Amino acid sequence: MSKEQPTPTLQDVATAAKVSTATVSRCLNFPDQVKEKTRIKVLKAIKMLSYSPNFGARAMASRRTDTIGAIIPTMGNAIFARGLQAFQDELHLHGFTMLVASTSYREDIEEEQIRALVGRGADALLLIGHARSPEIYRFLEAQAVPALVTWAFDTTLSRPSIGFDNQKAMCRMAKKVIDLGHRNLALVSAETILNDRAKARQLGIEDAMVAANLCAKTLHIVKTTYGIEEGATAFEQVMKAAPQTTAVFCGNDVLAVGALRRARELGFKVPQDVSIIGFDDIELAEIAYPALTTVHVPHREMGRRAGEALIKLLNEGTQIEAVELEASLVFRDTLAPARN
Amino acid sequence: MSKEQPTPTLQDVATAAKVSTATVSRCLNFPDQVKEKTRIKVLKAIKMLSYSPNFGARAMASRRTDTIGAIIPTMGNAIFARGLQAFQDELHLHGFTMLVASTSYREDIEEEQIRALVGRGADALLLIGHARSPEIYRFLEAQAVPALVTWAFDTTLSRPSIGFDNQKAMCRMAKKVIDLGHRNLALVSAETILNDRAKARQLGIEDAMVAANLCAKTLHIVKTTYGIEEGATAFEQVMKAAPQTTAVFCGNDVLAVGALRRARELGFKVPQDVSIIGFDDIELAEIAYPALTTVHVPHREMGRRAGEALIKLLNEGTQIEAVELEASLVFRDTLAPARN
DNA sequence: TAATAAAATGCAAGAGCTTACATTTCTATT
DNA sequence: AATAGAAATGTAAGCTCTTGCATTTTATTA
Repeated sequence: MSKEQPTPTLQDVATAAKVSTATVSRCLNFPDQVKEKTRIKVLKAIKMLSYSPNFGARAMASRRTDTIGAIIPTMGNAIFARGLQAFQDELHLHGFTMLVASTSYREDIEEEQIRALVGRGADALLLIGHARSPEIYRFLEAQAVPALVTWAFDTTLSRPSIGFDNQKAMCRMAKKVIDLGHRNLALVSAETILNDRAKARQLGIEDAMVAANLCAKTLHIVKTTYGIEEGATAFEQVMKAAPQTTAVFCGNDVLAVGALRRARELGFKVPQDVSIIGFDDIELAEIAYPALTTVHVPHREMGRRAGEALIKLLNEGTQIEAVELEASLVFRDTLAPARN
Repeated sequence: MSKEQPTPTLQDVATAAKVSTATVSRCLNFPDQVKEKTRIKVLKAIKMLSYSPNFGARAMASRRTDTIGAIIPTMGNAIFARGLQAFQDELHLHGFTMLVASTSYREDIEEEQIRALVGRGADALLLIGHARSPEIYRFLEAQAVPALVTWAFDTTLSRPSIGFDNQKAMCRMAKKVIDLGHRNLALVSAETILNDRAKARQLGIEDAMVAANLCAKTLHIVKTTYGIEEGATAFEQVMKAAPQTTAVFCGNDVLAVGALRRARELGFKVPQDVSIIGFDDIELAEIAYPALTTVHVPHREMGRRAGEALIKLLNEGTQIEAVELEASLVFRDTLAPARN
């Protein structure tokens, strides 16, 4: 409309309020260091101009952002939603902001996102799982950005994690399944190369098999990407290739729900003909029909603790210590004794 | 470990590569303006130092960020996930980055988030629905940050939107429901004061009732917040207060799924005893049992178009023009003729 | 009321990058 | 081999804030 109006700056506010930029700055950051009369004057000028501080400039000058980045594989389903929400809540409580980015389970995108968030000034990062190239860890170190791994727990690694032991949890579930007489097991899993959680879950099943004197090699594995439709397709493949299967483990609930649906469509009775087991215990698991037997992940607790630890590190320099949380088994309606 | 190592800067890279900072900068932003030999040298230095540009500084110097902010009510469920993913994909295609923030459906938080994203240098904003205080729109104008409204469509407002007409869509659905003989209708809705989509959906039902010579006042409305459990509770309230109800509309699929579950728990047969209708058509709707009849929202198309429009505006100055997309009706298994 | 301490404010130097403009180094032409 | 023009690089100003230190104002006390 009229002439190009540049967005207002601190200087503009200072001029309007007839004070120095320093005072305006203090007004924003340390309100009680400035006299009430001045403060009111300044605040009025700010409102009048619709001024908003430039985050980049502030970050540069003060060398901290009170921002923590979270990089998750996907926002497309609810797998990480609850945990992230809890993380975010915890940060918000302490005046920190969360920045999220998702990777579509791709390593190259994850690297890109890590760089982006660090470049944006994230004071720390929340990462899912341990598996990533050493180069990235080196980068994080060079940038002096602390990173906390969650959704996994592994003391054999030096990097601290706050999460649960995927392998152990899945092993416990698999033992139960085997106890119910299942001998022909299958697993619908995500690609395990870059996904240590998926890998651990697979190992968990194999551990249980070995413990029960079953040959781990007989676990029929189908790899796919996470998605309901993908789960459905994979289930069909399993039953075609290994029709004697009586229990199908799924890498997560999303896959399991897909498998469940396809099972029904193909005329299998669940759990009478075939049992289906999920992982994560997201809302979907309870909504599914029949309700899904799955491994419950302590989403909220995990998110909260992760936030807490990172904030303590940033504010007080307290080193993060690893915390192992318990994943529990939730038996609903998709698991039953093997048909003989 | 050793002495405090400051994070590497452009200057450090320049020194290491024995060139000026300008050359390094160009190397990063306009690679073909610099000779190959130099470029290799610089790239090597960058890698060696694990350098990463400081986004804030870059934004400040170049006065653009190639970042677009998206502010959605919630990340806690899948309602906005698909649309957002499509939006993000479109941005990524053109070298833009998306920043997301969520508001928990609260106006004060939304304002905070808008300010935060603008402060972070978002070149433009994606907003859900029209309803927000004029002050915010004034702020956006003062900051010269264009904003596009989606998830709604309303030509009576000057602000352009790319979305669908919630009222019209719900009205079409309600007409079908009434055609099936339903006369005692109920609606489980979110608070409509700050949620123009929820409001529009309610009006849509009322329009249909009026068109069928029913008194709009007889629509039994229960307000709640979005959530499965909340939907369940609300359903129970509806049936307690208005037991003659034969069709329950829900403000979205999440509520509907909750209603559905509670209906079953209370011994209602769906759809024989009572029909339940959702809105949005997220994955949950198909997974629910019985599968949910709902209004399908063109999530992906909407997200893609919104991204496209914003990028065109930013890159070429092309004004955004409003686009109305069609929401379609999806008849699955929770709607049947009214029991007489 | 003068002197002193404390509180409030101002001044100015960066923080790490981009970019207009100036300068140097090539390439091609005669 | 000299030289115009293009390509590559360098110089330095400026983007918007914060903050240590200097200065001014206000409050307190004798």
